[in-house]
Amino acid sequence: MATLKYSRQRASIKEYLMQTHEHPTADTVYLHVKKEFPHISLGTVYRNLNLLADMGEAVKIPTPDGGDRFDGDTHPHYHVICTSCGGVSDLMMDKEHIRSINELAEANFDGTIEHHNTLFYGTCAKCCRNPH
Amino acid sequence: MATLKYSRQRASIKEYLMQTHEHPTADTVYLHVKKEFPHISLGTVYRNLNLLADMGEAVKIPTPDGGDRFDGDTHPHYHVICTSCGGVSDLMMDKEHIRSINELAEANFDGTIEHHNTLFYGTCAKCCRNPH
DNA sequence: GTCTATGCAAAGAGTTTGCAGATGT
DNA sequence: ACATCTGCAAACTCTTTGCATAGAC
Repeated sequence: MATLKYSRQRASIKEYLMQTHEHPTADTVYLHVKKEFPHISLGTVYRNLNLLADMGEAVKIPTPDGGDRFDGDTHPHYHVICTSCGGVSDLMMDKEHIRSINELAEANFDGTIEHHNTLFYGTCAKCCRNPH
Repeated sequence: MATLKYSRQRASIKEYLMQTHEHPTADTVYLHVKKEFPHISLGTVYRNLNLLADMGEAVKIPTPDGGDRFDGDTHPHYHVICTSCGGVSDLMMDKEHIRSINELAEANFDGTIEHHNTLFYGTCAKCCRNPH
């Protein structure tokens, strides 16, 4: 097994992910980290985002349109795509509620359910207040 | 507004989608319809799959890994990806249960929830019976 | 006849990968 | 020293698009 070695680039990517709530795409991460490492390459960003996701230190959010997004918050929670502004918001839910959805599904399925991945669509708080 | 015109290719694609339960990828649809129309192009398949999805006569299922899948069953239901064989199974649920998930989400969200898209992961009936 | 759909091939977006050299342990 | 990581560029996958022609109405 390959041993993981420290790298400034990965540390910077992880720090940005943990600090922001923007749910950035790989390209957004690239543009941000580029400020600190002007010569960093997009390939390195992808490699590290996938590494972090595999290690469970970040979450990859697959979205139907365009690129996946990444989240440094690994606490299980949902995401809402605003149909008005396109932004991604967090939706926190109790463990029990999340589990109850799996149980509801398993009751309707001939097989077993382990987990699920949901993307909600709606209107975020900001767009509710300022409808355009 | 452009008027929709009949085409044998689209009819064949739709018929295949309605008849199969395989949740095929665009490429699988292409390979199948190719038997009837050897000169059909992948571009035509994509154009028609998107047309059918836009008209509500088929459903596009975005999956995290690789290509999207298509379903001729437009009745609202969920899908389960088998973590053992990778296949996609249907998971039918009552309208009320589907709505209750939206309500549960909205109770935990500062904004409004319109709908959601869930992909469940688990073990399908076949793989439960024949663990390898 | 007119407008849409097709086939083809090229382009596009997003992501991965091979390699030589830099960096961490 | 040795293995891993980086930057760069090329390759790859999936999907869309421009254009001339074929087909529907």
